[in-house]
Amino acid sequence: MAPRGRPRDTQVDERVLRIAAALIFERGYAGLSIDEVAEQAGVAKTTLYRRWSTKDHLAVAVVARLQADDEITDTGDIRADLVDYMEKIAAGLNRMRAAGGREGPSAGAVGELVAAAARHEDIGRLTREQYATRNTIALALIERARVRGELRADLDAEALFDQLAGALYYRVMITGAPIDRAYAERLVSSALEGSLTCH
Amino acid sequence: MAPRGRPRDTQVDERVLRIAAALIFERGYAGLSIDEVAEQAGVAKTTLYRRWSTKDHLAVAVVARLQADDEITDTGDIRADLVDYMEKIAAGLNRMRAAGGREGPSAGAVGELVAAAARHEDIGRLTREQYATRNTIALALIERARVRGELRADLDAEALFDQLAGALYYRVMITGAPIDRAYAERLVSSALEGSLTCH
DNA sequence: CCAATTACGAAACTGGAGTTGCGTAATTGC
DNA sequence: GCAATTACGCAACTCCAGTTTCGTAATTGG
Repeated sequence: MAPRGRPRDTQVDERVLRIAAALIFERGYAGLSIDEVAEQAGVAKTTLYRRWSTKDHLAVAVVARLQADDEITDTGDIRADLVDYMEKIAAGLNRMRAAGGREGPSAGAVGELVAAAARHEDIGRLTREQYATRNTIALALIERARVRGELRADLDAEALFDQLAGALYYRVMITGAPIDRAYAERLVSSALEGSLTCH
Repeated sequence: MAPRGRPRDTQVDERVLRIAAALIFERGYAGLSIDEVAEQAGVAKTTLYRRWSTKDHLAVAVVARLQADDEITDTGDIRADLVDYMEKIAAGLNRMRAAGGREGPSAGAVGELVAAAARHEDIGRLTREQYATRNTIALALIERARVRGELRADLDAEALFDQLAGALYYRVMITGAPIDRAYAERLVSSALEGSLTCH
């Protein structure tokens, strides 16, 4: 069952990812040099490129490990559950943002990841799939709340989730503002309660 | 009042931006080569770098000209006005997205711009200022609707706008889904009407 | 043991961003 | 006219991502 030729040295992957992560956090995305990673890891550059076809692919692999597998909690209180979920997404974003290298308001590595997804078909597909999974879970949460009568029957769940998640990304990438629990609560309140005076 | 030394050739700016725009739309951000732009424009590379300190700066200058100055209309119907405004933002995003070079779902040049803002302090500051201006205008629109009683008195205008604008960016950059008038309407409806059943 | 296959290392190479140094051109202030 | 100042072109240069070539090592199947 083992593949035909010489097997890959599995220790390389772990070592490289650790070194690359250290470089990204220390000097930012631009400060990540393939040559330097290869040298510090004690492997040839070709060995790196066999595993990650571009610097973008390597960086994405590094950052992907930062994302905790956001477990979603369904307590029956949709407001609390959504705030919780938003906070988890925000934590992931803030972690990636810290990998920017630059201080001050800046998207950090988040922007580079979006650019990487735009540059490489496969990275784009991969991240879209991850987000689709997340979407599905969140939409199910919303749907359950709708079914049990907590939310409007004619709810547009997709729009609701886009609003919530989108606002987080918008803040991190465009306005550069920090996101914390207080903001997550404001966001969920605004989205749930709406803006019209028809109450 | 004229500056001291030899004046810059003002024709260069226009010519370079036109050529760079053509290259970006034809081959995408990665296909934009400084050497090629310089050659086609008939100027030296140093002349380019005197005006735009990096390729990112040049590209941002190119794309900045794509953005129409979104004039905001205040008809007194906040729902219609917001849909209108969202559609204008969406049009700008779709235009930039077209500058990606790649076909299929992809952020196109939008992702590169976000990355550029993250990479260069000055670009980040500049774009944040532009967005701040836009924010101010939109917040004023919302505020007027609130004052005349169309919107809730205890409205969180900032959160509302983040939700709307954020969802657009989220769709373009992350999910890669297209945005049209129908989506803008869904978005505004969802945000205005809220999701709770307490109506 | 042997052929096929895949991984690895080393080194040279290509291409593009950005820099540097230098000679020359255009302008202002005097 | 003359000095100071800024723009321009040209060419060589550095740096880094990514590629190519080639010799060698480890593994499977027979």
